[in-house]
Amino acid sequence: MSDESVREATGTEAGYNPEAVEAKWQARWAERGTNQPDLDRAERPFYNLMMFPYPSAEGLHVGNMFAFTGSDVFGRFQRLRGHSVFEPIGFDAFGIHSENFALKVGMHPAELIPRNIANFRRQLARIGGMFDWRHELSTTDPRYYKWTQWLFLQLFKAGKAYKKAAAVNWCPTCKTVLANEQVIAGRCERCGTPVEQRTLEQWFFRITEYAERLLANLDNPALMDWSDTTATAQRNWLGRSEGAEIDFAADTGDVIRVYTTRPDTIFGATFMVLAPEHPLVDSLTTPEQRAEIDAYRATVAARDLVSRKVGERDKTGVFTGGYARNPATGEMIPIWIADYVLMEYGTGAIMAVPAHDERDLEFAHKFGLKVVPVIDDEGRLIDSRPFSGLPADEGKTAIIRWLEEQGAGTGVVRFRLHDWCISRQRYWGPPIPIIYCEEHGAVPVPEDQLPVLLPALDDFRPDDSGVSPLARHEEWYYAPCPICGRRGRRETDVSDTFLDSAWYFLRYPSTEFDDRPFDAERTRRWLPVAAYIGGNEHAVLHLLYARFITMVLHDLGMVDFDEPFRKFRAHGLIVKDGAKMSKSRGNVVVPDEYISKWGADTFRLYLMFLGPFQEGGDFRDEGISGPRRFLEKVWTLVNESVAQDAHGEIRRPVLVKWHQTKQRVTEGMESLHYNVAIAALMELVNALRDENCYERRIVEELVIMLAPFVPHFAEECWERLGHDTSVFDARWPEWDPGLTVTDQIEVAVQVGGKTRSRVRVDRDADEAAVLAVVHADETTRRFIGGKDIRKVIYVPGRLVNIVV
RNA sequence: GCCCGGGUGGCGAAAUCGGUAGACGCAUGGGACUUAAAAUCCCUUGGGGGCAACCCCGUGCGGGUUCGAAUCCCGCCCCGGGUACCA
Repeated sequence: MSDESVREATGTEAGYNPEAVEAKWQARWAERGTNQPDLDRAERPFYNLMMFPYPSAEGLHVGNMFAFTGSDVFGRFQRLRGHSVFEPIGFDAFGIHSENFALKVGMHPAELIPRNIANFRRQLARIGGMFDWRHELSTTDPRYYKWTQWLFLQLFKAGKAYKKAAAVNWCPTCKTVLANEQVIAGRCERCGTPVEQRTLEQWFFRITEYAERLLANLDNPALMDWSDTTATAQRNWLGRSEGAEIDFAADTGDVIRVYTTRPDTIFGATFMVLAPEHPLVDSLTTPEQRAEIDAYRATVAARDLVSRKVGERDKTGVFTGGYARNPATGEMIPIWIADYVLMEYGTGAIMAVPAHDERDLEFAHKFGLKVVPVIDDEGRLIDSRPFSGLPADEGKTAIIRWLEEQGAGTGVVRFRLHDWCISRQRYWGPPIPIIYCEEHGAVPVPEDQLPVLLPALDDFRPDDSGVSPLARHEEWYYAPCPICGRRGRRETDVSDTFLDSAWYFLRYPSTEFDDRPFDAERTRRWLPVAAYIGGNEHAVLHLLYARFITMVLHDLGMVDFDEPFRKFRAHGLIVKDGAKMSKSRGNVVVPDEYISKWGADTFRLYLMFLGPFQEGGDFRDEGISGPRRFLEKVWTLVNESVAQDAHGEIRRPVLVKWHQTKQRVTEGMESLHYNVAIAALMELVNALRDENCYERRIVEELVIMLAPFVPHFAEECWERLGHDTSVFDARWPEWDPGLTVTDQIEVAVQVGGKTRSRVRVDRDADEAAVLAVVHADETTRRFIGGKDIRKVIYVPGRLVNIVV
């Protein structure tokens, strides 16, 4: 195409043709390498990361587009501020999502995934993201998962990975183990089936060892500048509680250790409750109670963990016949067992304080047990001997100290967080690189033998055996022990998808290296990630695991930072016409349709305009015409500016509007209030039109400020304005604070707190001068009437309030 | 239940170190241009009252603090998300 015909196609002064403009600039970017920073020499590197998508068969949905666009806008803004921005993209393509979908449509994921990825790639390119495609990755690529397996081995060697038989959450439909995080209200997060309890040998990572550090760093703004909502969600998930372990001596001579967060209420502990599985139950049970206890334990054992956790809350339980001494009161209190006490939390035994714990109270009422209040309405301890009168929090400290002196207890800190179970008895994931040998046990596959390739299995359907389908592939299953060479068996579990995504950001800058997971020099230059934007649905899973893995690598001396994401912001959710999008409602926004109708730029601009980025917004079809009309106005402005070659005196009001706009837009970009930044740009355009101003300097800066939102459009305008380099090589405009205020300002005049009048005064008029004008003001005098002025409040530059 | 968000015109939303509520956009209604329509441009648009200058009311509800509250405090209601016998 000749230059002339391109010009013709992208639009003339008469009209703007998004399709042609967008095709032209995407081709130009690819030719020029516009989006490819020099990873080895960039002087002001800025790693702009967005959460990589799972490549579903449906393609990118509008929520993805919203998230990616918002992140891309931020990256482009940083680029205009002079950074070399690295904005990679990839695909989180392993996992149950993909596998289940493949099963459903009767295809193999190895065929399905590349197809989906191709579609995603097309969509991502179409929307105009500033992606550096040289560094695309997929977690299913052996060149990637080789290093995921390597990562497992590093944890294994460092003693951070271990195997244990554990009661795990088992989804009978997906036929796999689920992490605690994947169980929502007792149901599988994916298929909604109630989860059962099973005991299997599982691989775990010792994330609990890092709980204190994971928590502490959240409060360190030098390491982490995160959305409050996300940080809070992590704090809650970590679930730190301060309490005490206290020993109660039973009449049998057994010592029952309980965990409580409320040692201050110990004088109100009138009975004890043990989990039915508690190892001391047998010993504590008297012969008369034996039959009843055994029956109860059998009933509980027959139920799965889930129905026990989420089932009816009616309290059940049985008296053991035994008693233990409350170390504070000296009283012998009865010992019960009940299923509301869980073996996996605390010590599996509690001191029950019915007066100050709802569950204990319910239990006490049901079984007629004693209730002794030990805290009064003012929150002070009562009937607690020497501690009576103390506020509860002071009492807690004092009682812990006293228990420690008695040797009856110790203050302890506990976390709700569990170790991370990474085993999955499924097919579509990286095989865990372990070989079992009769002689040597679990032996790591030597690193030079990685990757352990996932074999091509025609039948990858999981079964009920509790063993991965990989076990059915005999050729693969038997492998020589790396130590003795005798026949061993491979680990057949694959690792959790969350392990794939726990380190992908480390891989991006180093994708071309096949001999190392991440290059030291590249990593030093580009990490930690400068800005990470993603959904809050990953606030506790992905983000916590990624932090943990980073800490482990830091402690192994492999990276020199221990928090991977300097800045994290959670984006909001997009709804359609006020309702959540869903297929059944039929209100799903298909981005492709809008993009082909309106163009990527208009679509981007609308997404960023429809609500605050961090809160989301409501997508309405009628709304998109506004941003489009706005672009048409800018188009006219640019072409007119070129035609007139307008340079000259700028009238003061326009000058002020121009500088105010630069300030407001910059602040909006920094704080991700894109909707407000766009509104400010619209105001500027309206002002320029009202004033018939086509001033080149202003129009050029307008184009630069628009560029993050509408990159193709801005490039086209920039070229028409006579530039032969990318608009993204321009610099973000500066404003003059002295020019953001008008000569004359309007001051509101209130009488008794109600705005009654407005007066115009000079910008730098002092209080006396302002008041002189106010007192001369007719309307103000009318409202004061003859009343006495008691007080005058002057807020410089804003208002005067006359109190009568 | 608990923990996070949020509640402002017909609609999406601005304004939160307390200081002129409703910027910007959509949609209305009216007008211009046109044979007509589309597009475009101009004006109107929180509710009520008044010929008018203007006045009264108004940010989920009820109180409070203040010269002044969408914004702060107390007590509620509703919506969205997360989470739950975690002792």
